[in-house]
Amino acid sequence: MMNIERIIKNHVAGAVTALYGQTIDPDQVQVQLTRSEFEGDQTVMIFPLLKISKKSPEATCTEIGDYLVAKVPEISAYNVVKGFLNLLIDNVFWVDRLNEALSDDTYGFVPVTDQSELVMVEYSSPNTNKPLHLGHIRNNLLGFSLAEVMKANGYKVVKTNIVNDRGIHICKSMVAWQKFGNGETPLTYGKKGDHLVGEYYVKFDLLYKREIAELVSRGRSEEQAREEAPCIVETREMLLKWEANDQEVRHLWKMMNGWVYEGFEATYKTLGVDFDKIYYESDTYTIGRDEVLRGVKEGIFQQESDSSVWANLGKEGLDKKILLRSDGTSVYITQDIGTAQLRYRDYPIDHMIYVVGNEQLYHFQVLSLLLDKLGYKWGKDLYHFSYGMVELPNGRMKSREGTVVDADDLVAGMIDVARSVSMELGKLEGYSEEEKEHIYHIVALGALKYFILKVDPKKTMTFNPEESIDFNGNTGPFIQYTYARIQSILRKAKETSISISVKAHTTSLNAKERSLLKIISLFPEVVKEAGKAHSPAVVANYVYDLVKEFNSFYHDHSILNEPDLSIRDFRLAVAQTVGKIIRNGFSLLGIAVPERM
RNA sequence: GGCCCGGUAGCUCAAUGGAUAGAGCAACAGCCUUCUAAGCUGUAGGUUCUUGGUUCGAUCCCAAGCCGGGUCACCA
Repeated sequence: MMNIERIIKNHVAGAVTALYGQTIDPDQVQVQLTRSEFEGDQTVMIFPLLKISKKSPEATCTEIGDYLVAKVPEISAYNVVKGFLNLLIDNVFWVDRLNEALSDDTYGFVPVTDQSELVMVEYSSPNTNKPLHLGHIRNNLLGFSLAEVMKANGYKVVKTNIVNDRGIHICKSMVAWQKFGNGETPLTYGKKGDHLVGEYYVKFDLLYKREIAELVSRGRSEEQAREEAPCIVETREMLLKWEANDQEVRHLWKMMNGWVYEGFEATYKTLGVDFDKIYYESDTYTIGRDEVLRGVKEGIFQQESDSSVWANLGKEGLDKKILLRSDGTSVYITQDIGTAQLRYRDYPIDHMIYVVGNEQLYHFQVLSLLLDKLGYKWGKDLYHFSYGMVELPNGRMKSREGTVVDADDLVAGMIDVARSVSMELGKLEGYSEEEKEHIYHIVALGALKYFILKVDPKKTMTFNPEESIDFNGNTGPFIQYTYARIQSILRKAKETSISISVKAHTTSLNAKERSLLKIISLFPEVVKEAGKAHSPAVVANYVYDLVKEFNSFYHDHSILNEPDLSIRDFRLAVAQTVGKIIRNGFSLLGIAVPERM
């Protein structure tokens, strides 16, 4: 079914031709929703057409309005305010849209077919030296949601994670564990493995600082001290051994990374995110190194006398960029080259999306150029979905200063809040403890996810740990609550054997019903817009608007107690459809909806 | 310093170049013998950082400036 905006655009273009003898592109016609303080549903901007009509705004509006009402069955009336032509759309049109939504369980989603293009979404991509924090949560939620949004737009999606499991930072934790660990394991430590390893990373940093301070006090410069501190020397040696496949180092590395993976797995599970394919930097970095060396051979990159390898991007307006260190080990971008190559070998990728913070804009600009220079046609087309940082009220989170908000702690705290709020309200009587805990989990994660996803991904956002995330107002639980109430009504309808009709009928609509139907009809466009803009926030804000309107309607009008049975059934159909859109919309955000709460 | 991003109510956030810039939180005032009050209704709260420009019309586009953040590593 063609959407109403399209219909209006086409007919206004027709009107212009018929009335003023000039053809215009229908897309030039500006149409928008009528603001609620005016009467009407859709508004046509007449101002831009005045040059063609050569008449006053009012006269032009009237002429076009008359034409539209006469020619277009969906348009039942119009009114004019200055240069705004407000059109009234016939109730039948809105009820038709409702019926489309009612009869389609995947309402708003474009089906994926064999011909669909394949999008690979890389997200999460953690380092294995410390547990996940709030910044990673934003990444994971955005990545998962973006993947769902792309699916709903008819793309095949492969979700991947590139685990940065090797490198100097991992060796730091390993060195510290050897020094101070006394054989401690997650079992003896009694906490998750990622937290254990993270603590040794912190211990390393403290040791490093001590050693630097000592060297400086003995007359070394800050820079020399940084280079010569015994622990960093040891760490560099360990990295070399690692690359040389030293058995002892590899064994330690495997063991500690194993602890971290177990920890990550648990965090991913509570967050409800997953991956179709996981790549490990330890598998891809050599491919990257080989590619860089090929680049040297082909004269794309330059090798210095100390045997470090560089790309000169001066011509592209960027700096020189190191690709291999003088000791031959690879740097961050080297593994990205290798990973990219491996991925395109594994999948017929049409679009590659990297979900990575905006602090790495430069990195991806460089990566794109390097891949292009290496001769990959997809190098230029990679898309860096760059999202903003999560900040605390007094600035950025800094792991070294202990101001990070730990992911596991945050989620556990949210679940506690959900539990206490729910117990206070006491609405879950008759549920088993297990069922209750399940709902607390759904609500807590709904609050957290919605809080993060409703914000425009591009923007830096602020999180205040002092004020825990709200459960009232513009929040996930607010929307989940509306869903639960709708399900309650539908259950009651079923119990009293009221059948929910497959097709809704009604001729007269009250104001709130009309606005609800209008919002319902928007959902497919919203999904498209979210895909085009790569923005889950578009979906979140839409669902909020829908729910707010529904609650207002729910408050003013009874559904099951409505005496007129055809109106009652119509309202049931509306409620059911709103519930479906909440569920579908929230599924795009990775948020579950509870039957009761 | 170069490049990139942002600046909207006390706070957190909305607003395809359109009409009187909207929500939530916080504050204040109301609404539960009626489908779940995690709800609904109202009051108050704004020089959309500043100054110019383009336009019938600018929070949005352009230019300059101010403020804040990011980035420019043989870290990842």
